[in-house]
Amino acid sequence: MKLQQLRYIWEVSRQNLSVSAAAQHLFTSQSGMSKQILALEEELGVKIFMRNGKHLVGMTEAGQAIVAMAGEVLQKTDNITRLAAEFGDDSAGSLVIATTHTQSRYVLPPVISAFIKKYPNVSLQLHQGTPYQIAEMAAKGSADFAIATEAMDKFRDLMMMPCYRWNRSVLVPRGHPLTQLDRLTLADVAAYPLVTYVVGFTGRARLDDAFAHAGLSPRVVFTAVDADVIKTYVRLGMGVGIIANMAYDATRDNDLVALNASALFDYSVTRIGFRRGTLLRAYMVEFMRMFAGHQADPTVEQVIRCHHQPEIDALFADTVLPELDSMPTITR
Amino acid sequence: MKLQQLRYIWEVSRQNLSVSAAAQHLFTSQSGMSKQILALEEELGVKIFMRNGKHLVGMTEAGQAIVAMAGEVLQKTDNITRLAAEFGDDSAGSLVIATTHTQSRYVLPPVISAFIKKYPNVSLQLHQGTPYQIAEMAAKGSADFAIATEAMDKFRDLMMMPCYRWNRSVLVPRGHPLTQLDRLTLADVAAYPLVTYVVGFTGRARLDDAFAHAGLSPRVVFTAVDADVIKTYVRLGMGVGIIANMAYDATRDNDLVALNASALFDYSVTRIGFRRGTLLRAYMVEFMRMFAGHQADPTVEQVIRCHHQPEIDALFADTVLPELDSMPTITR
DNA sequence: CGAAGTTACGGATGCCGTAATGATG
DNA sequence: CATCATTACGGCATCCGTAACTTCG
Repeated sequence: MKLQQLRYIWEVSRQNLSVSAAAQHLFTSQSGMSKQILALEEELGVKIFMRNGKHLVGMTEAGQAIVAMAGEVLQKTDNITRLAAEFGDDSAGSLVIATTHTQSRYVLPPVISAFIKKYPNVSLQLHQGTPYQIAEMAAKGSADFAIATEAMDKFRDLMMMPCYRWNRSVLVPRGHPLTQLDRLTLADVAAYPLVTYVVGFTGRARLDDAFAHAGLSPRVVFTAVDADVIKTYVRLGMGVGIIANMAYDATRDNDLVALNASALFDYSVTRIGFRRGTLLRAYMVEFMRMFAGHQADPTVEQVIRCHHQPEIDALFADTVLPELDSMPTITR
Repeated sequence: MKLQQLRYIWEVSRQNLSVSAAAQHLFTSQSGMSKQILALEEELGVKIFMRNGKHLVGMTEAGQAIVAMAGEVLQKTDNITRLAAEFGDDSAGSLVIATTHTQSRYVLPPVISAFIKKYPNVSLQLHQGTPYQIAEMAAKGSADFAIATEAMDKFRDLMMMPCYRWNRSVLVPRGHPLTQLDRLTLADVAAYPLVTYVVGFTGRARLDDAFAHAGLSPRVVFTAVDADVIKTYVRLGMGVGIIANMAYDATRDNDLVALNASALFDYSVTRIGFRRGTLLRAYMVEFMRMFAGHQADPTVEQVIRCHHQPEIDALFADTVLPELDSMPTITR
């Protein structure tokens, strides 16, 4: 058994059972991979992949278990590399963050700015995607961190630490009738056509829940994955926007009015997630600390020692998360 | 990085930093190992071993962490092999049990007899040693199970399940004055020279505790690691024996009288331990079940899913373990 | 017929082991 | 001087990649 063989079956499994695709990703030849995979199956005495003639059409039960274990092996070997790097130069390395538009546009800038000042030798990569893709990237090890509000609980191997809670604002042009009300209600908002996030993004579920619970079914005329687009369409008069509080920029968006709607919707929680069992380098832990902000106990150190999600949840059971209600600036 | 390189540093670390010894154990040459180790250090950019000229004299901080992680990698690869074997033929394989004389002589025979009847294709190996050696073998992966009463908590990587509790008998020749007493007390026993287990074996600690707590300091004239030897010396009239209840064989030892002393000493608990993170094959789980005997919840399946000792302890917090007071016979 | 996996074969790398060297106590 | 790790070097296995082949849709 060789590490490459494990890498091969792992990648083939990741690429939907395509040896060709896997070979491209690993910069090698199909033939070589095919041969090594056969050799491994021979050595283990078990078929890993089910074949229909010469096409891979599925994985055997044994294969699923073996690939899962292979993933752990590869993760540990990666940990060894990280260990070595950490002891070599603990201020250099790379950091891959998978996150959503909302985070990278409105929440992360000050964090990242502070981070690269502290760690100039860390090369930083920001990947954008749907919450599901983000969570998957971190869970499978192609990103160090996932930062999102949604879909973070879809992968068992993703350990998540809650960081802050946030709520929504109703966004309207200046002079809009809604700005005249003393107290905003869900019914008031639902009377207008809405412009908000796509289902599956940025707490959209909580929003739908609130309306449904109130027996309202507002007309959502337009949805987008990011607040910038939503603002644009609110400016066009297409409807009333509902966006995350931190997405409202008081100066840049001063042609619009943000009516705080925290009383109307449940809070959403944004989490940072990392792959269970992964060794986090010192600068990664520091990034978590910077992003989370809450220096109080339970501290980040406790979280990274956890190996099961319930342990983390227990740590935060009695914690009131800080609320993010505007674009943050990091001072530390 | 290659698996063999990890195997090499792991074995060198296990062999007290001797490349020669490690090479012998792995049936390869010193030179090859040396070269591969250097290559690995080169690749990682970190020295793993500290050298004084050409002698390995210690491990760097990085090296310790790396070797530990290498151990996990090797364990996982071993798990892959086991997985494959399990899906190939789940009734064939090998089972290595490290245990003490007391267990292998008085407790295990019926268990093993039943086991080999159920799994005739599993080759079974019984290793004897001191409780510490036993625990180490299981913790380091050179045995599948450790079974003992002592020293099982010395290794963090050893997961232990309590199986049964037992107590002691005072062993005297027929007609001995102690047999005339209505109720045996510690003082009665302490009045005679004692023959019992060596310190560190078979619950000896509990025994000393009891006497110390009662303010007695009996004269221990002879100690041995197993009850057979103790019986021999009791027969010679050297003193009063104190042995585990299950070590008394009513028929074979009918020239001696066993006075139950359960009221005089605290109970000891015998545990079965296995290496944390190791995949247990189906027949191994079945062996645990056979040995433990207690079919009630918490079941063995729950135990092998645990990854931290406190979880197992919690499972058994409210369980009253079965008591073993004679050589057991297994019926299932 | 195109796409994908397996087999065939040549070339190069890399690993292993014997032997020699250097260093230690 | 005996032991032990490292270096030198030759033989051999293995792995890779190009190309031909086979199979499936």
